Amino acid sequence: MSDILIPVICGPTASGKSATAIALAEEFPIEIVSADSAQVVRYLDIGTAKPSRQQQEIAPTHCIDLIEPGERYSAFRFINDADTAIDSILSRGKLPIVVGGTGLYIKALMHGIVATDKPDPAIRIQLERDARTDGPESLHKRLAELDPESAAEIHPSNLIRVVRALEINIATGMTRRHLLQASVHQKSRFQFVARVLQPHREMLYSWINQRVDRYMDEGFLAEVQALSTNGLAPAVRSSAVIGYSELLDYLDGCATLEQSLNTIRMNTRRYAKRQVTWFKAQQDMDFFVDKMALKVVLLEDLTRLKRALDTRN
RNA sequence: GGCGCCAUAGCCAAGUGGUAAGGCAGAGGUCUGCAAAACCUUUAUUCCCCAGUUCGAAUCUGGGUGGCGCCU
Repeated sequence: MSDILIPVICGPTASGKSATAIALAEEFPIEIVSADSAQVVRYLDIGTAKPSRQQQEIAPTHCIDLIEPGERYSAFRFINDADTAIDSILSRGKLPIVVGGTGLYIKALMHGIVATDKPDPAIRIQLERDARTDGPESLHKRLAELDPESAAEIHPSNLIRVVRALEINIATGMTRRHLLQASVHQKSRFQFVARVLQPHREMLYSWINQRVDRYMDEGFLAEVQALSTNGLAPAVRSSAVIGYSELLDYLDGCATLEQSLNTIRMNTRRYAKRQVTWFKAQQDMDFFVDKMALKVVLLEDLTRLKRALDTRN
């Protein structure tokens, strides 16, 4: 089983990951496993660059449309969903390839993620309520007593992290470090090779700007309008996917269209920057500036994968 | 042509004689169950130019340049 390595295409948004994957479909019967925290949300199609129907025919995509707007998802769930999808793809004799820009999901898939035994949503809800009444600093003080090491590592303003560390402590009685060392990890059953598509910054930014215009041509505004009409605006906003709140602001009359589009471009550029920072820090990934070079390597990856699967059967 | 107002970072701006606030944008970074999220760090040897006054000038004076407004 160890010679079975599933290729992963990652990299910042608008870098051309999907196009690269689709191009592979000419040579191999591939199916895509999306590693994208926004494509997981139903009805958010254009703004998350979800695969079109034609694309789906060329290369069926999994791990999209899994939750309703406003619902929570997690890297933990992603591992199971991705494994299920990969199983299904392999069982049909197709080649799976993971494509996405959500770094944490990819890392979790490749290396596992801490698993607390009994996830209890009530704990988190209570902690978030405490934060609202007593202020975020009070939670950090609590953390400093229960788990001084984590408290030192996590900035008091970073409420999400403080809450998670406390949650671990309350649910398991262990510190974060303890849990990591106890290796109570949720892990994928598969192994992966990661390739990062990372074009030059200037190029990437210009693609991002162009893509926003393309979204508009594809009917992004109508999509957002329909969501709003169906009463989904608050849920969509809480999904915190770039583009949707900005256009809702325009529809609410809080911004001009030009302002909204500029904000979308800006937020997308910032997102891409964070992604670049994330992938740069990963140890076990190969970087490619251009699509063609990446494609060559991926074709080798798929050839190897196919051979491994054939000999196994 | 005359009169008045203004000129500080990519943008908005505070500072009116004591050694350049702040915000936005930008850049760098953190990250093991919310990650398209959340959070952190950082940005003017210099205030349009020249000369002067002063121990000391973004701040005062004179001249120049550019912009805006009003009048003719």
